[in-house]
Amino acid sequence: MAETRPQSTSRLEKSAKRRQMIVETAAGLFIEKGFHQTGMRDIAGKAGISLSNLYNHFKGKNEIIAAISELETVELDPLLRRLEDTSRNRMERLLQFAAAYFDLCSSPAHAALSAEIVAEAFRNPEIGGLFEQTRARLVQAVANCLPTFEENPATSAELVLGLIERSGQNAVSRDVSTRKQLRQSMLAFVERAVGTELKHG
Amino acid sequence: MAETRPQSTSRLEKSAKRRQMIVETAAGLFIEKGFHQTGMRDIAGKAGISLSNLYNHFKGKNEIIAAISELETVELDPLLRRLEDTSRNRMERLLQFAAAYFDLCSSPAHAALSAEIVAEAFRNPEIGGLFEQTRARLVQAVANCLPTFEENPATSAELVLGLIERSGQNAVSRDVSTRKQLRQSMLAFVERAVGTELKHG
DNA sequence: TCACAAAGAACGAACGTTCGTTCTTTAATT
DNA sequence: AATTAAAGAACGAACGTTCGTTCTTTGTGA
Repeated sequence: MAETRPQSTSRLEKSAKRRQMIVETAAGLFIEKGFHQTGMRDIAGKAGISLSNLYNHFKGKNEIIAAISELETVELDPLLRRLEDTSRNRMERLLQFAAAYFDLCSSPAHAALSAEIVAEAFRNPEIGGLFEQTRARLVQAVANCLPTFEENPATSAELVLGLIERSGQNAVSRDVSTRKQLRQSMLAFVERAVGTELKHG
Repeated sequence: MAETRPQSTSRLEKSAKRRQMIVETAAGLFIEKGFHQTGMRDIAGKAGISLSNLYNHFKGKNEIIAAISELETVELDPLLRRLEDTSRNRMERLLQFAAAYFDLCSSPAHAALSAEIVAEAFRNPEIGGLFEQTRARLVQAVANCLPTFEENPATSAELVLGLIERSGQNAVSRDVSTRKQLRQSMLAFVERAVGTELKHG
């Protein structure tokens, strides 16, 4: 009891936790109000720290936005791992990924943040570039699940990915049953389009 | 010569022209910088009028954004007319529309503005509502081109529309040949997915 | 002691909006 | 046809607020 123990909360550790808490708080605000409608004061206030202290943790607003971009990468990582797991059938992997990715894309938080990022990436190359890596990996992984004789696997992969993402977005504001239906239709759509490709070979 | 002529430039007419000029100017800026990065001073300055006079033509920034949303509707109208023209084959209509709509969506201006609007619509119901009408008409028109025995024509129509839009977006920053290829793949994708549906009946 | 998290105060700049006023055009009255 | 009231378009200036950022100071744990 009397022992001094920095064990669970060393200085650096605490700071890292704090930093993460700030990022998550900021993400919530960005989802709710958008990048440019959210001020540094809003973030500091909701995070329960002073405005100036916020600048002790982040050089500026852009750094916070960049940190949030990384959150997306983390969120996507487990899905990617399963998609890249070659121990299973390709079509099975693809459809299972499509379902999971659809669910992710149809969550309001993810959808709102994605919309914000897409709009931002159009003008801010720094933000756009942050996503190109993850995006490229995603396209590659999907392409690997397509028939090997496919002419332009990357192009087809982008189509499939876009379809999943877009239908997910579309499902955001729907009730549960409609969302399920949309999801099912999307899966069938993908299966038909890709499956037909198979028969062409 | 001596005639009094309000003919070519009546008061109202002139005002309407001016208003339209402002909207187009604002659209250019919004495309370039985004809604919230564009100030009323920017718009007034580029339109060549005073800041305060801008408020004689529009109640505020939101009204300008709303006016721009209507621009999109106007832009889409000719495509919709051809899609709804029942004198031609359904599949033919659908694919021709898909090609034209893809081209529209892959124009940088349209893509940037769409991204901005989507992000905005997530938080501003007023903006989102403005598009639901046009969107509904679009979905309906596409659904009418799908096989009559289709279970959920509206759902499928949304998938098709989303695919076109998303692949168009994807094509924005590509070179001409890649864009062509993407377009062709998209058309094939749609044809397969919808065509296969036909065979199910 | 010494580095650093935390805080309040303040910075210039930009924001959307409103002000009072002038000029010009349309409408109504004589 | 001439005169006058009403209305709209245009302006520069300023409103109060918020923006992102920096400065200076005060604890506080290593």
